[in-house]
Amino acid sequence: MALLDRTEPDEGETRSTRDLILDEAVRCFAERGYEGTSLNDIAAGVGIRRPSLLHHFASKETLYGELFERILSDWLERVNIAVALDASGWDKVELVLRAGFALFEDNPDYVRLMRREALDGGAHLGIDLASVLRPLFDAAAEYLRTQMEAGVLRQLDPRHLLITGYGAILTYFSDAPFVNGLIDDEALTPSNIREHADSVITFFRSALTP
Amino acid sequence: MALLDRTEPDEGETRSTRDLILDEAVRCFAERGYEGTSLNDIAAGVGIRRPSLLHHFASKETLYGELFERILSDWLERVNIAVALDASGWDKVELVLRAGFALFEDNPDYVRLMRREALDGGAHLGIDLASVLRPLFDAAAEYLRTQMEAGVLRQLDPRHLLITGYGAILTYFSDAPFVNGLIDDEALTPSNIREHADSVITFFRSALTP
DNA sequence: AACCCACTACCTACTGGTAGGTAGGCACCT
DNA sequence: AGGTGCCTACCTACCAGTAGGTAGTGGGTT
Repeated sequence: MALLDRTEPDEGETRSTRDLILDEAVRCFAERGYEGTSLNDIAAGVGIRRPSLLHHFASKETLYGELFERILSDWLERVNIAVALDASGWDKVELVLRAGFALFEDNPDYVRLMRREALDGGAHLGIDLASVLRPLFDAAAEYLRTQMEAGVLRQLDPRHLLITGYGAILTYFSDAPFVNGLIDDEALTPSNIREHADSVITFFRSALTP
Repeated sequence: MALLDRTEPDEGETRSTRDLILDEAVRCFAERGYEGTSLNDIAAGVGIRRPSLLHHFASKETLYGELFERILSDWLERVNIAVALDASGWDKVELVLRAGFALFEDNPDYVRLMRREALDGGAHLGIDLASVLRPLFDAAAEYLRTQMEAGVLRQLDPRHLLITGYGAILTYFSDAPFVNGLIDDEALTPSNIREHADSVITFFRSALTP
């Protein structure tokens, strides 16, 4: 939690080798998973040798942990911004959904990484992913519950609904290679993403507004 | 010889070693992925040495391929049965959804395997997963389209809807370890599965029936 | 001088896969 | 009955390659 502070010099022009390593690591881990990625792969992507990489990060696990923490804090920050926006009823649901889509669109690699971690049950992480997201999950469920009780949204089980929504949105990005084959088109082009987002939101509105 | 008691009194039904290997391989690959699983892990789970495993399967890739093919044909068979049932409109949608839930409940490992393959874009497979499921996908989309046009179901983009449904249903099973942490309960108990299935189906019915 | 940072060279552990051998079962012979 | 071949199913020992990680070197900057 307290590790959110980052040096972050990054005066635009040159990213530090450290940051370049993190960037490349995200790509590799998202693409081929933790076990499927070797430190040599990452180092080669940056243009250095493995021992040089290990000069910046003590171990593969350390690198992965730091990278994941960075992603998670970025995610939480953006979600919190969306959650804090002044809206209510369905409008707020739609705002959060759109924020989620925007977040995923900006960095689809994050999504695949998250999905892999969810699949593995956080085996490569010291932290428990679910427990970190739990407060957010509970808050969202509570919001939905009150809105449903007030008759603003249709009565459904909030927790199951959230899991369904989580799966519906995440999947389009995490399984993009597979979706490509289904729709015979690039899933992650901006226009296709918007089309899918609109479709999902229409779907949810149909289900949730009385 | 005293190391491993392999005699295994053939009390009635005994699965062949080959089948035992396949069973264990599904478990391991679902749990830790292709790269995360070594042939030693699988062999140890069966109670034999790696070379003995390779006596039954030419290579790791062969084993994985055969296992996946078996799963896929099982899946397709069961889906086809559900699709062939005599029903129409929303009833048919619900039938297929329930068939999907039943299939996943019977073999949650299959789901995680599929998800991993979707994530990797079928990198470990000779076949293209999407192209195999494509006919099913197209048929489902066409069914939805005609039902929508007839006014039996609400007008939504069938293809995006299918992808959303696919993600919503698959996720509950594939990300079960993560869901456990969110709901603070075992996601894959029969009662929780039924509860979630009912929730998803209610949700879809709300969205789809005019 | 000291400090970075990247390098080469090397380590151990483990990977998928191979070589060669052994124990036991079954069919077919005298 | 007792060989004989041949087969399946397993074993130990080993291979080359690669994994993550360490030690020590040496040039550049300050």
